[in-house]
Amino acid sequence: MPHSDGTAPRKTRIQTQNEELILAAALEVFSAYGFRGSTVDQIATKCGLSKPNLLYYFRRKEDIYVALLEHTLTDWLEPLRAMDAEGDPIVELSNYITAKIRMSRDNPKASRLFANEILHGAPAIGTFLKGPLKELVDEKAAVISGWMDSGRLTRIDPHHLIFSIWSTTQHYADFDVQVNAVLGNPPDLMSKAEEAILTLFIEGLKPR
Amino acid sequence: MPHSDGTAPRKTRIQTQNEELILAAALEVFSAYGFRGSTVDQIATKCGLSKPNLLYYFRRKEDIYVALLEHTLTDWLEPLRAMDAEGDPIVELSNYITAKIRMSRDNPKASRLFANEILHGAPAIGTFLKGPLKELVDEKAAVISGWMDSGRLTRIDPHHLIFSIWSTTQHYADFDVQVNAVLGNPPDLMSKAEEAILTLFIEGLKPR
DNA sequence: ACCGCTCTTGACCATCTGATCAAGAATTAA
DNA sequence: TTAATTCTTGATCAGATGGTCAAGAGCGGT
Repeated sequence: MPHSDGTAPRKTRIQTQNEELILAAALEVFSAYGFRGSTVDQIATKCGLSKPNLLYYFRRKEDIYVALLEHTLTDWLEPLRAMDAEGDPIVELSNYITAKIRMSRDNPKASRLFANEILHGAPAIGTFLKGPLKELVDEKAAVISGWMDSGRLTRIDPHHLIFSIWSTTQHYADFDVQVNAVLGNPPDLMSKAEEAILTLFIEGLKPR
Repeated sequence: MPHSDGTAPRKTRIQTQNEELILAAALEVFSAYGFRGSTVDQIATKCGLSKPNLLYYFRRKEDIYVALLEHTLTDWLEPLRAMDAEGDPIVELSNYITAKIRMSRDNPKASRLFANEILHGAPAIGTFLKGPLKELVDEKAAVISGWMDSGRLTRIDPHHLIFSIWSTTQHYADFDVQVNAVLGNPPDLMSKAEEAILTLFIEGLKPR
């Protein structure tokens, strides 16, 4: 077992390397088939390790899953954190929306991983949602609310505005298959989507 | 086996009754745990039938799943079908959005069932998406486009507008857990959501 | 009451899958 | 080199799960 004397969990070169391999493979598999739909064998095969070897690094299937979620959660919220109360509302919101939709484009698997987790009741990250996530959202909702108070944005419930941004942007990752079925796999999908979503939110939120 | 002489598949009273029982239970289970995450036993227990008895009506687990999807697909698209090219654009869109968000409120399980299916690549309804769904969406996108041509709506790519409406409304069913975690289970959630979404789309789309 | 058909079920099976373990190979520090 | 530690794996297990089957119970028309 890789070290457990209570102090420093210092990792071997092989250890960090294989853990990265495993998490990368796990993202592929879990995002495609969900937790129950994925097997340890699939993940092991995908990263070229034997099943017992994989279970040497992560003792249980669930440990891989949780590690993977934690590993990507921070990045996932970065764009929202970056929204600056001192900045111009229109610019800040545009940047946020653009950042979110590009995450959908560049890392759809992470989006689908979360979507699946939440869809099934967020058994692994429920406390995170009620804690850190809620705090961050409340904070940023207050910022947006401030912008609306000063008349620089049309008034809308800021929490629901955030939900709307999340849903529209993540839709292109999570419902990828549906979008492409309806649109017939156009090459410039995401830039068109970005344009439409920005128009909807930004033009819609500009005060008249 | 219940009738199979090639002609009329007329059903017994018990047959229709039990099939309904099964589909109702299956919706509960499949929407909560996904296809792979659900077991035939769970469904059987939930509707008070023995597993072999359930498999007498639906020979394979997948048959239940497919039947369930087909059974709800038609209802699901009804609001979009109802959108009338001859009506007033603002009224038609308002009605559509309102209908969609109320479906999210009244039948979140069906929404999660579809979300799960699509998230996993739509193995069971892929052809439906590329066929009937695409046709319907293309038709209604053309209607919306016509409204925009006549200057009664701000110009936005109509397909992406439809996707935005789908995503924002269904978000409240599919990501229910997240929404409630962030908002702390408020009693009037859906009416607030309805108000915010209507404001966003309708105010945003009114030509200036 | 009888008969054919539908319905129900306990027992059972094959397979899949998460997880364990002991033993051997590779790596590292001295 | 050597010894301790880390890493790897074939074999194996226990439980879960989708699906089958034969036999019996129930129902409906005559």
